[in-house]
Amino acid sequence: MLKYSRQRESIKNFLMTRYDHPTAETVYMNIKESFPNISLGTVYRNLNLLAEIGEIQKLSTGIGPDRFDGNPAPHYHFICNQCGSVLDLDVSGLEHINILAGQNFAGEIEGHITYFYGKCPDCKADGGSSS
Amino acid sequence: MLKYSRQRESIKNFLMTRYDHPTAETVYMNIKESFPNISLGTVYRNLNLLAEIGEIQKLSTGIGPDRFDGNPAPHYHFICNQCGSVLDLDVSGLEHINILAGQNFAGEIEGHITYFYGKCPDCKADGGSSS
DNA sequence: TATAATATTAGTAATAATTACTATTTTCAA
DNA sequence: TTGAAAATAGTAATTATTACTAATATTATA
Repeated sequence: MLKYSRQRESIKNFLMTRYDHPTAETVYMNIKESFPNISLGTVYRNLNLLAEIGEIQKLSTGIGPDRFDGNPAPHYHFICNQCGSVLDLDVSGLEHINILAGQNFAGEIEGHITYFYGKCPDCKADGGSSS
Repeated sequence: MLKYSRQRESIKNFLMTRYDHPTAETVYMNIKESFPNISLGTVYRNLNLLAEIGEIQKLSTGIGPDRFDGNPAPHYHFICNQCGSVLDLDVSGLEHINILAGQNFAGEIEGHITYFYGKCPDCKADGGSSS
């Protein structure tokens, strides 16, 4: 049985204000301002719990630590090769790709995770002039 | 300058015989039979090096440790939710998805990584009768 | 073929990210 | 209220991976 906790509520609320998909460490540093004694373990436990019950999303990009997205609705993400930022992407027309993937496959495709990568708008504008 | 090493050759050769995308640990255990003194660090260094020069692929699935694929040609992968196996998928018709992703995006999409997930053929056949 | 410059290695230590453990505190239904 | 169950803080442990270093292997060139 799930019981309310102020720490969990605070973590959830914090995530909903952020669109940069922070790491557990970043969440921890920020929640600390309201809960100075909160422990990193509590942050991890609640982030994983919230992800399990579908209130947030966990992003395992393969680059650095996991990140967390306060928006539980399915959407795609972009990772900048240059600055490492993770952005939301508005992509449509990919609804069929599970079906395509199942075409030559005897198992059952239930979903997919996709990360797009390249240059984010800021890094593209900078033109790669700085090293 | 890249110099030949017997250990690296052996790692490459081993990976080419496997289609289950083994982890560094698995590679290590197997290469040990030919090179009893090889160290795990050497395995990691060579796997990463081979991936960098494009002779193999590193798969960061977000579930468990990284895996490695001896086939450097671009292709898709499937992760079984039940048994955790990682399989190659033969998918076509996804060549355009970078373009779709770039439609509402001011940055530059250079590529994407997709993992499909669901039930592998074996687990689907088992019908979920066993716990 | 010898040699010397440099890449690679084994072995070990260190780091990063995350999970596990436990005594105490908080939540909440009865 | 109260008491059972869940959550917490603090800490220890684990997992996956990278870093360091003295010794060894490779290879271009003398």
